[in-house]
Amino acid sequence: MQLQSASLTHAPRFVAPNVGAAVPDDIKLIGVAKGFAADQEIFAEGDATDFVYKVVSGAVRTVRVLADGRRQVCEFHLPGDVFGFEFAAERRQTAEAVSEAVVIVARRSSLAGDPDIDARLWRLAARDLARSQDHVLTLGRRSAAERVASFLLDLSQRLGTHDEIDLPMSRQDMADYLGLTIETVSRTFSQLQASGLIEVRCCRHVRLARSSALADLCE
Amino acid sequence: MQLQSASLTHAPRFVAPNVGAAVPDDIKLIGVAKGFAADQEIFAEGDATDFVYKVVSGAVRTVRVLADGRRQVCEFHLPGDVFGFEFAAERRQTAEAVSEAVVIVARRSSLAGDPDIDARLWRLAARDLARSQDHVLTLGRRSAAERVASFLLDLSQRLGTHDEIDLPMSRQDMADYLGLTIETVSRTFSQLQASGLIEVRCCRHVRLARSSALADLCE
DNA sequence: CGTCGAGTTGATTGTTTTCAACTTTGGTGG
DNA sequence: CCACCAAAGTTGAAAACAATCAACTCGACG
Repeated sequence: MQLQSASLTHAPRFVAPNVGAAVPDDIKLIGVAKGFAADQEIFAEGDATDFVYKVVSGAVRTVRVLADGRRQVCEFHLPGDVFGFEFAAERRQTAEAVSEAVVIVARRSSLAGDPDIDARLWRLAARDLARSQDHVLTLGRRSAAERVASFLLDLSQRLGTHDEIDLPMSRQDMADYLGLTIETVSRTFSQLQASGLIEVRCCRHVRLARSSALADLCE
Repeated sequence: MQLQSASLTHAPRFVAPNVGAAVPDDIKLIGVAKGFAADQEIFAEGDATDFVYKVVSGAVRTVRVLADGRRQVCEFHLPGDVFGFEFAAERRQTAEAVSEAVVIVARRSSLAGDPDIDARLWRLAARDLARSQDHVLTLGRRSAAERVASFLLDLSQRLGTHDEIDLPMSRQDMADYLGLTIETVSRTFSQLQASGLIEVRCCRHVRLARSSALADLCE
């Protein structure tokens, strides 16, 4: 794992900017900024959990793979998101850059002690667990249309770009996140567009034309 | 939420026995023992998270319900399991007794401070998160047969009763946990029996006749 | 301009759900 | 102890949904 991008050698210590909405949970992570190419691994299953990460730009996915190659994307991390803070000593997931991405890498031990940072990290862990539980609800009980609709709404809220979404990930990534195939995701996009709920400008850019109707779909 | 059962007024403080396998993570929870009838609520979505629980006998499920009534069982808690320890201030799930159950109820604040207990609680939280993530993998990527097979294997391991399983929950509970319908669960049981992998003695008692073959099914 | 990868669309298949009927189980009271 | 009842579970047939297989389109990039 490459630890320093060339462009940053003269600025090895870096205070993460408050990218995205300045939520109270935001953490100014002090560490090294690193660039990753698309699909490059950030950490792997089995690794020690002694680093914490924050997305500066681009997007990161955490994945698990079954023996026969079926892949589940567990979570997407967007600019401003802190990820990789865990209780267990070993990683249970692999993290990869979805697209070209810049990530702050901070040694976990460097964060210990500050009660303010501590509190924020725990709140973060709580949110991660909540997201994982919401994911269970989605995968267990929802139809393809509901899955895609709630995914788009969630993305638009997290990206904070109103109703215009620049999708950071491929259809395959979405499919593996939503527990669907790429064809089903594609067809669902087409159907939502045909019903006037979304407008697919080009395959990575969507406008939520009637987001309240999308929300109704999700109940 | 009723906090003390009449039968326990003269024995309000109670040291939980080490039910089930005496794993190192086991916690001797000091609190009040309470009995619950089948389907009785233990805590509800929105409640404060100021109590921690330990199952003495019976079983407990945590559930979330969508607006239209679709229900997702998030987790089953078996004798010896501690549950309800969370980061967030509010419950996001409801906990109910699956069958008649006895549960130790401990005020969370009464546990704070002891570094040994603390460490165990955090390890527990880590395991809960891991289980939730495994659940995502099951619901996202596995067929009905794989879901049922891995569920039975998991149960047999957690109950520690070798290959004989007394199922604490109904088919409906299993279905809502596995993201299937009751009919599909029932059919899958029949198919697994027809293939000789399990023997359904009566509907709540199963023998895993060829557990390695079951494990192969799950990969 | 051609090629390659990503995405879309169509036809078909397979799995799970739905709806419905039937059977088994467990509890209750005669 | 047995008969009856309600609840739980099973099974069958049909329908709905998503997966699969295959062809095609689009767009980026050399």
